Amino acid sequence: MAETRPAPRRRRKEARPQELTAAALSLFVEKGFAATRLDDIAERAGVSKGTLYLYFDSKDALFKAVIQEGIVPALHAGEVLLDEYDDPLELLRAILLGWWERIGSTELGGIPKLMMSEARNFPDVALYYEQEVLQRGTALLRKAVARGVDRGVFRQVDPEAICSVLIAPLVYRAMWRHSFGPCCGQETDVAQYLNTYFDLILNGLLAPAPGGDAQ
Amino acid sequence: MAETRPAPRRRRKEARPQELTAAALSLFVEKGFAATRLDDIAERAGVSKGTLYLYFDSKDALFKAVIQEGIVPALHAGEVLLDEYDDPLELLRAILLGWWERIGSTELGGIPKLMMSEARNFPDVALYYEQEVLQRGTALLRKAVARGVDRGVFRQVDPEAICSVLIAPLVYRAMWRHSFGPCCGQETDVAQYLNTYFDLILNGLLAPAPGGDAQ
DNA sequence: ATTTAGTTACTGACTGGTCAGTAATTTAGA
DNA sequence: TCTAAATTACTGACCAGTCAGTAACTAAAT
Repeated sequence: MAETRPAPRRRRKEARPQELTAAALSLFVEKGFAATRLDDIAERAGVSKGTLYLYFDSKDALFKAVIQEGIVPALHAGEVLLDEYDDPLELLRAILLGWWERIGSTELGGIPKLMMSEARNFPDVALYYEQEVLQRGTALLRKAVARGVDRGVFRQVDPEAICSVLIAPLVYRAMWRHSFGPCCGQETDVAQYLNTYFDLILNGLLAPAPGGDAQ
Repeated sequence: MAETRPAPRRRRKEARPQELTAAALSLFVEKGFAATRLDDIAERAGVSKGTLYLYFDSKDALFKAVIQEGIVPALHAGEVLLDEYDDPLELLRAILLGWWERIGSTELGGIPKLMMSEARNFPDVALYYEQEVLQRGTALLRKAVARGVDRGVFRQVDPEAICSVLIAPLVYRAMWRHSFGPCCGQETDVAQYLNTYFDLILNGLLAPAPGGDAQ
C-alpha cells in the first residue's frame, strides 16, 4: 500500500519507540540520566509525557532501551571486517576508522560517555554493556592485532592489554565532543587528530622492516 | 564511665570543608551530581545537612569547590618536572607515570569522570577546568614532546595533536576504575597495562637510531 | 576555681518546588 | 460506531534549602 506518507500524522505507533529513544539519548548524553526530565524527552520527540508510558514502563526501562538499541547493531558491522580484509595493517585501520565514522563521530558517540557516567547507577545495564559491547569489541580488536603479530607485521605486544590502549584515544575524543566540546573553545581539527593518532600507533605497532623499506 | 555518648558532637571548624568536599567527591563520582543527595554527603562526612550550608552556599557551590580543590594542587607537581629532567624520554615517562600515580590511581582520578559527565551542566566550571587544568596539562606535555622532537630523539609529530592521544589511555583507565570497574569483572593488571602503553607510545615516538645503537 | 554570660558550631524538623508515574478524558482512524 | 493512540490534569514521594533551637566551647566576673 501507500506506505510512504509524506505528511506525518499524529498517530504513529510504529515509529514512536525509535523517536523516543533518539530524543532520550541526546538528552541523557547532554544532561545525564538523573538531570533529564521525561517532559523534556517527550517534548523533543513531539509527544506528551503520557505517551512515553505507552511504550516504556519507566524511566529506567527507557535508559536500558537507549543503550541496547543504540550500540548492538553497530557492532556487527565491525565483525565482518575480519573476513573482508586480509592485511592486518589495513584491517586494524578499517576497524578503528570504522568505529570513528560509525560511532565516534555520530550521535552514537554519546553512548560511551553516558554509559561511563551511569554504570554504577545501573550495574545490570553496565554488565550487559560490558559483555555484549566492550568484550565483543575488544575481542574483535584482539584478533586483528594477534593476526598482525602472528605474521610478523606487528611487534610482539600483549594483544589483551593493547586493545584498551588503542581504542582509548578515539573514545576519549568522542566523549569530549559531548562534554567539553560544546562548552569550551572550538575543537581541534579532527583529521589532524586522526592522522597523528594513526601515525603514533602504527609506528608503535609495526615491526621494523626486516629487508627493505616499510610502507 | 559515662563514656557512651549517644552522638559525640564534635566541633571542628578547620577540618570541615576538606571533609565535606572529600565526601562529596566520592559520592559525585559514584552516583553523579544530580543523583547525589546532600543528606548522604553530610552523613558520610559525619555531620548534618545543615552544617553543609555553614560552609557552602549551595549544592552547585559545593561542586565547584570539589573541582577546584581537587586538581589544581596536583598540577604544579608536574610542571617542576620540566626542569628536573633533561632527557626528553625520561621527562615524558615521568610526567605520564606521575599523572597516573598522583591522580589516575587515586581518588582524584574520579574528577575527570565527574567533570566529563557534568561539563555541559556546569559550563562555567567546565571552562575553568579546561583552561586551568587541561590547557596547563596539555602545555606541559607539549613542551616535553617538543623538546624531544627538537633534539631528534622523537620523530616529527604534531606536538599539539599528540598530547590528547598520549594522555587518553591513562584518563580512560582512570575513568574505568570509577565506572565499570566496581560493576563488572575484575580489572586487568595495571602494571601490564602501563607496560604495554609505554611500549606502544615510546616505540611510536622514538626516531629510528640514526647511526648505530642509541643510549 | 567556679559560676555565668556570651559566642559559635551544629542539628533536624519543616517547606516549597519539582518530577516520575497514573487516571481520566479527548481525538484519530477502522 | 468502536477501539486505540495520545493528551491533560493530577498525586505523592523526594529533596534542596531554611531556620529556630541546642550543645559545646570561651572568657569575664566572682
